[in-house]
Amino acid sequence: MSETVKPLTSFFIEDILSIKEKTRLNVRCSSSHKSKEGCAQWNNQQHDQVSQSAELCAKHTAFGARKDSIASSSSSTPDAMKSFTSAGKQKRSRAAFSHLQVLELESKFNHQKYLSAPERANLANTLRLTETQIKIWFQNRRYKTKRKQQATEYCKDLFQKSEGLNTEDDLVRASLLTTLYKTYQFRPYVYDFNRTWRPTLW
DNA sequence: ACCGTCAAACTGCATT
DNA sequence: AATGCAGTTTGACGGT
Repeated sequence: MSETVKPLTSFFIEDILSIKEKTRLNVRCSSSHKSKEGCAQWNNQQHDQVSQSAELCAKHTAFGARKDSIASSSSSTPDAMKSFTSAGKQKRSRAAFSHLQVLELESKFNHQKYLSAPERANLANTLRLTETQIKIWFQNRRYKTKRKQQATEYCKDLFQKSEGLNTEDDLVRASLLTTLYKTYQFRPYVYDFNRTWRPTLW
């Protein structure tokens, strides 16, 4: 998605009052986990972080958003991320980081693109996420930045080339391709000027 | 209900 | 072994 943070409008009264915090902490480790930094780590951190989290939550309730408080997400740790299908098969789940967690991550990322192990541990502790989640987030974030940059450069290049285009059809195609590059997430293939599908080479 | 988009988590391989 | 990157999978969510 874009770098900008969407304004959030919905919220629960419980979030404002932080009433649900205690309940949430109790259900975290109910399911099995595959991460090395799973439930045990969560249990160790939990006690020390309750007061810190409450403070952070209180600081940010002005946002009024349901996702704003740290750890307000129902499944922001891997422990809570495995549910089961009706067949009893383990189903992958996907955590939605809170607005505040993302803000903190983005802020850190703006200062440094890579974290050392202690820095990662510290940030994980602060945001009440696992170190793996922090690591993966930074990995994905770097990749996203790179893709964006490549798309921008490609569009710039296209624009320069389009100055040499003559027909209206060429210009329309160039414009469409530019839009495609801006919006398509993975760009495994592009429909190039020769109208053939081909793998992209970056 | 369906579809498209976003992003967390995963996989596979390379590097240190 | 830990971490990186590149690419893929998949669940949540918003728009229609």
